[in-house]
Amino acid sequence: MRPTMRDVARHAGVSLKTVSRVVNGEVGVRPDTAERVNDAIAVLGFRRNDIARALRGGKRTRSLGLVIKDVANPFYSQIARGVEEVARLHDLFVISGCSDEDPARERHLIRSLCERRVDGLLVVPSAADHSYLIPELNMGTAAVFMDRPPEEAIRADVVLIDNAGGARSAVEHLIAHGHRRIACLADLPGIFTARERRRGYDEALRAHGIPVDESLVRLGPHDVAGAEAATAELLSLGDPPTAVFTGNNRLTIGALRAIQATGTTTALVGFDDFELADMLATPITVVAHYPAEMGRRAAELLCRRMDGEDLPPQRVLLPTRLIIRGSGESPPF
Amino acid sequence: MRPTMRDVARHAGVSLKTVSRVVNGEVGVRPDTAERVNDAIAVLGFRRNDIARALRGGKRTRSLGLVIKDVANPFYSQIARGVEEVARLHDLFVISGCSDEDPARERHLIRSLCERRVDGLLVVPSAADHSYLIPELNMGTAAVFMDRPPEEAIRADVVLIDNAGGARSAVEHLIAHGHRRIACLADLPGIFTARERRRGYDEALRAHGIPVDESLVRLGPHDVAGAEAATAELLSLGDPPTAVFTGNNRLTIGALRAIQATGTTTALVGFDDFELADMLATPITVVAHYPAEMGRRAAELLCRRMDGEDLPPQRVLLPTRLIIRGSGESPPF
DNA sequence: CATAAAGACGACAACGTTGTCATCTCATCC
DNA sequence: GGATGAGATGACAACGTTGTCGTCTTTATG
Repeated sequence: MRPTMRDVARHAGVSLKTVSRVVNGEVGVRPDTAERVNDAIAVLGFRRNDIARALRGGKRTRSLGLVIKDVANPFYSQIARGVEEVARLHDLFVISGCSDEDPARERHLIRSLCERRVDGLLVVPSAADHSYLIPELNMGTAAVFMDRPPEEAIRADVVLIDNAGGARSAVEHLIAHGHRRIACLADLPGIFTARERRRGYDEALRAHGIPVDESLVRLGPHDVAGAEAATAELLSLGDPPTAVFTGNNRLTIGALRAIQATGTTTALVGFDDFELADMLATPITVVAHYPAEMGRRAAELLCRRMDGEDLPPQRVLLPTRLIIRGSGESPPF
Repeated sequence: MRPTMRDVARHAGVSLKTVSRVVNGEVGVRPDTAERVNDAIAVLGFRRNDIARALRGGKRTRSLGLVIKDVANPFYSQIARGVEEVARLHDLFVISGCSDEDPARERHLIRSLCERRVDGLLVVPSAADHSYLIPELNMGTAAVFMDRPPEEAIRADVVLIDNAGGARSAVEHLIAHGHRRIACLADLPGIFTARERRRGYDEALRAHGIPVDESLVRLGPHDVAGAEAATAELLSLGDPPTAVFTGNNRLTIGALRAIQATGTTTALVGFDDFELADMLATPITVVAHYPAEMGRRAAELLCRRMDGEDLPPQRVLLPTRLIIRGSGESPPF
C-alpha cells in the first residue's frame, strides 16, 4: 500500500541508500539524480516512515508523554498548551492521556508511554506510590512532575505553584482590610495543593497573631454544591466569619453562591483565577497563577534532561499574583 | 541501556522467540520456563519496544493524530477529551498538535503525523486547501473532520454542529418574545460556523416575515472588545435593536458588557454555552452544544474506518439545545 | 597521459520485534 | 518397542530505515 524507499529507489532507478540521502537532504547526490528521486517520491506519494527511522536510529522518538487528570479541565488544558508550545520549538510531538485521578490508569498510561519509547514524561501525579517509575528513570527516560510532588524516593524534577505563599497573600489581604474572623474552605486534605493552601492560611493568621479557629475551617468540600452548603452553614453561625478564603475555583463559586443568597457583604478571596471572574455580579478577587507557564517550565526542564544535562533534581516554585477585583475588599460588618 | 528481548533471553537461558511468547501471553510455554523469563524481565526492567513492534507488525501503530486550533481553548479541549475517551476504549493513544489556525502549521502537523504512521487523523481544519491530504487518504490513512467541513474534493467524514438550526432556534426564541428588531453579531464571514449561524439568523427572520435589516448585522467582530464596541454602536442607533443574537461566546460576553454599560434591558441570546453563564449578573440564555460529543462521534467514526468499514463519506449533524436563563426573555422596550 | 583525490553511489548490516517453519522431547498407543 | 503426534522451543527472515564502508566514476594535477 504505502510505498517505501525501496519502491522509490526502483522507480527512480537508484539504490535505496540514495533515496535515503535525498530524503534526508544529505550531501553527495548529483542534482539530476536528486530530481529523479524527488519525482519518484512525488509520483508515488512516498512518506518517510518515522517508526522505522526511530527504530534504526535507536535513540529518539521525538515525542514526549503527558499525563494529566483531564484535558477538559481548563487548568490541565492550559498546562497542555504550555507543554505543546515548548514541544513545538524542539520539534517534538506530545502524546497525552488523562488519568482521571485513577492511580491504576496513571500507571497504565505511563507504562504504555514508556513502551512507546517516549523521550520524556511529564506527569501530574495522582498515584501515591510511584516506585514503579524508578526503573524507567534509571533506564534513562527523563521525567518531570507538575503541580504535585511525587514521594521522596523519586529523584525527579518538580514544578509547583507557590500554593502556601499564594494563600498567605490572600489571607493577609483580608487581614489588611480589617478582617479577623476569616473562614477557610479547603479541598480534601489528601490533596497536596489543598494542604499547602491550608498551610498558607494558617501561616498568615499566625503571623498576625490571630489564633486559628478550627470551627471556621472546612476541609473536604470538593465541588460547587459542597462549598455552597459549607459556606451557608458558616454564615449561619452565631458569630459568623466576615471573610472567606477558598482553596480553589470550584469552592470559590460555591462560596459566592452562598454569600449572594444571604445578601451579606462577606468578603471573598479565592485561589485560582477563572474566566469571567471579572464579569460576575461581584467581581472576584483571586490568587491567580499560570498553568501554561507551569507546562512550559516543566517541558523546558524535561528537554534539558533529554539533551543529557545532568543537574540535581530541581524544584521550581512558580509565583502567584493577587488580582484585586472587589470581592475581597469589603470591610468586616 | 534499555534491555531488549535478546538480553532477557540470554539472562533466562532461552531463545528470543520464547521471550516474545511470554511477553505476548502466547500459549505453548511451560510454566517453569515462563517463570524464568518473567523473573529475567523483572530483574532487568525490560519493557517491550512498541516502536519495533509496530514496525514488524507492519500495520497499526495504535495511535491517532488530533489537530485542533488550541488546546487551551475550552471548545477544543472538550473535543480532545471526547476523542481521548473513545481512544481509550480502543486502546489507542492520541498524538495532538495545535494549528493556531495557521494553514502552514496545520499542513506540517498532518504531514508529520502521517510520517509517524498514525492510524487515523482527526482534524478541525484551518486551511482552505486540503488537497495535500488526498494522497494520504488514498494511501489508507483514515481521516475525519470536525466542526468545519473540508472542501468538496475531499471525500472524508465530517462531524458538525447544527449551526444554522441552533441560530434559528435562538432567533425564533427572541421573535416569540415579541422582538422584531434583532441585531446579529457574527464573526468573520471567512469562518464556516459564523456563516452558518448567520444563515440561521436570516432563515428565522424570513420564516416569520421579518425583513433582514443589514444595518443590524455586524460581520467581523472577532473578540470581546470588538463585540463590545459593535454592540455599543448598535445600541446608540436612533432606532436601536431590542434584542441581540451573538454568534459565539466571545461575542456574547462583549455584547453583554455593552448592554450592561447602557443599562438597557436589551435581550441577548448567544451561541455557545460557557462556564458561569448562569452565575453572571444577568444569567445568559444560550444555544448550547456539546464539543466532547463531537470528539466522541468523530473518533468513533474514525475507529470504524480504521477497522476497515467502508461506508460512503458521512456528514453527522449534532443537535444544539436552547438553555433559557433570563437574558433572552425580556420583552422589547 | 598517468595518477591521485574527490565525488557519487551502492551493498550490507543493524535497530527490536514477531510470523513461519523446523527441530527436539516426551508421553501415548498398538 | 517403535511409530505417532502433541507440545515446547529455537533459527531465521522480515518490517523500513540509516550508518559504515567499499566500489566506481569523474575531475584535477603533475
